Amino acid sequence: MSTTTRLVVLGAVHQFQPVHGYFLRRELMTWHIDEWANIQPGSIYNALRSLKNDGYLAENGTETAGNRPERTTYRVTEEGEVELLRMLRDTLWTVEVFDTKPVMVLTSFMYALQREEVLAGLLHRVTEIDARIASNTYHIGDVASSSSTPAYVREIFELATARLRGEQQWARDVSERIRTGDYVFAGEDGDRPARAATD
Amino acid sequence: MSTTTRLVVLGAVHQFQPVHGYFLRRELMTWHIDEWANIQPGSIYNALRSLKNDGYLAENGTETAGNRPERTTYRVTEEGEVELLRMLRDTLWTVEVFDTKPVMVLTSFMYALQREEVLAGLLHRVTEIDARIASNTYHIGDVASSSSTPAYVREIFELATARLRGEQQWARDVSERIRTGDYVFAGEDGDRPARAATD
DNA sequence: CACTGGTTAGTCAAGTTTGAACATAGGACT
DNA sequence: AGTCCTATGTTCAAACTTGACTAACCAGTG
Repeated sequence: MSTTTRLVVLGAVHQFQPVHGYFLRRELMTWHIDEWANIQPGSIYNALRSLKNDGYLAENGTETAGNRPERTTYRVTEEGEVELLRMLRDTLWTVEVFDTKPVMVLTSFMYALQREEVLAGLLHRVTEIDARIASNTYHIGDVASSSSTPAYVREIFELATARLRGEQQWARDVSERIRTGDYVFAGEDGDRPARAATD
Repeated sequence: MSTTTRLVVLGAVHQFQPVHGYFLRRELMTWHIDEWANIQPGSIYNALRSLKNDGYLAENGTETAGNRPERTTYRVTEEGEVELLRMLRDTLWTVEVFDTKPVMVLTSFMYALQREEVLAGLLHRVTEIDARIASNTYHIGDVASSSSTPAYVREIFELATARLRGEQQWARDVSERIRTGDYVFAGEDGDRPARAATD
């Protein structure tokens, strides 16, 4: 399974635990997860089972709400917590030039890391993006001087550059919001992320 | 199979036809396709077979180069040409707020459409992106005033907005390049896209 | 000549994703 | 009361993706 799916499902259980599949399903759909992450409902249940088999999630029992169908709830194991932080940290400190899914994952799950690290990681991204943009200019030069690479391959790099600039601006903006206290990060007192009202 | 994989493989056969799988494999990897499109070599061969079974591609025979292994070459059928243009046109005239794969596909394959349409489509995208950004501000307002949606859902929209702005700038820039004659579009005299020198 | 490592061209089994379908219950409407 | 639609909670078969692996050939080296 893709890293994205595992990270999203593990992160979502971590935030809402103990939690059952259908709640995750609805919540993730409100985040438009199906539009950017190759995740449909079946993928969520498959990920729950796979992560459970790998020891990262554990079943927390079954329960019912009123006369509704019985549901299985999950929680993150200690191994799962370690793996979640590992994946998040890897994502935070790595800039992908062409793939936008990792940074989309950050917008929803970086709060499991500490505020100080996230700020440092975002600052690093701002710098790393500058380096990648500079690197892209050399790729573009190579395409221009190549007699074998189609000229339009330039546009892959041009678009990636334009988008990285947008992402860089977001990183600056969100850093400012985080610095001034927005959101609740690991280790901080504060309410758990609110359950959706329809739970 | 995902629309992206079908479009990429059909588009690549269209550009390089008649062409065998290994050439596509190497060519697409130089375009970093594996980094943003869930396409590894096995997916290319699976797509070739699936598109052939659907009638969009036809085997063009087998050939050998020197003592190398025998290879099967493919070409696009008339149905395939129709489908390719349909998918490309749909992609060109549709702005996705969260998914960046479609516009990445455009950078490599929009040359199968006519120059005039591509310019019109890009202009439309510039406008459509403005609308989506405006729409995103209302989503952000909703998140802020909601007592049930986690506050950080705002960041999904903020990042999408920042990235759309970058894409919008690219659309403007590439439009200018296209308007002044860069690249070769459908119906225009000009060399086929150059084969990679290692063919 | 023999060996080693790289290239060509494609295959393959396991895991993942998709787009419903399924079973049950509740609510609205006639 | 009966019917239809929606909600809950999950499963499922088919198709797709992954990350090698395979077989044959080529080039370089000792």
